[in-house]
Amino acid sequence: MNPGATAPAPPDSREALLARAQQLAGHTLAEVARQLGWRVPADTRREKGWIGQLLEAALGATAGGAAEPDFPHLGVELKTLPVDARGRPRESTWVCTVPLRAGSLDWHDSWVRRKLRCVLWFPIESGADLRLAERRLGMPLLWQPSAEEEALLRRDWEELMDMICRGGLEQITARHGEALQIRPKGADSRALTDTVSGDGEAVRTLPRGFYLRSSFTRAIIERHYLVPKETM
DNA sequence: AGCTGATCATAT
DNA sequence: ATATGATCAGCT
Repeated sequence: MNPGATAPAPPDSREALLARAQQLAGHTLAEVARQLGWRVPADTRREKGWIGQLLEAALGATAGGAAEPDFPHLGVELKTLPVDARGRPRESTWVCTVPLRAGSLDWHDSWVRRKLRCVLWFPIESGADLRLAERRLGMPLLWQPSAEEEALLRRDWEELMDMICRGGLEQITARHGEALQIRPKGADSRALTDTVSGDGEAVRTLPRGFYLRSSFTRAIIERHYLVPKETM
């Protein structure tokens, strides 16, 4: 991509990955981009995935496109987490596509569970008032769901998938689900995909995705980085 | 102000 | 069209 760029090799352990990520904490996006020989866009309006891709490159993730974790040999998924000045997530987090055509109803087979088995959360200052180049990386966190967290995710997933299997897809809105929600995920509202209606006919519908609510990711962050009561 | 539904880029 | 990476923008 750039002649002078230095793209690191993949880390050989989760510990090495976390250590490398921790070295990036506190740095601005401009600093990270310059090390890689990347230029920083003016904003993310038309390059929404730029920050995630920058960090993938900086951490030595397997480059683009594959339907597997960012670090396949480590089983680790990288997720950037836009946070406000208080360190609270500003957005929900994309997990994976909702299977609308087939698929097991067993949580243990689900893409959601597989995707979230081990996540490297990387908080980053965000907000329209912050120039992209000057945004700073926060302290990364290598997370695996606790029994309670997994039970919550499983409950939402089973409820939502049950509605879909009973032909209730069109009744599902982003208001369903305590931690995990379903929202449209496509190029735009005209993009369609195949599914099966409640009557069993083949029909077209919006592609959907699973997202983690920001309340859920906020709880993860706050559980691991305790902050003084008066700021909460 | 937070949330839901819509949208943007790139690679395969 | 589907996968990857997410954020935008209007409504409540």
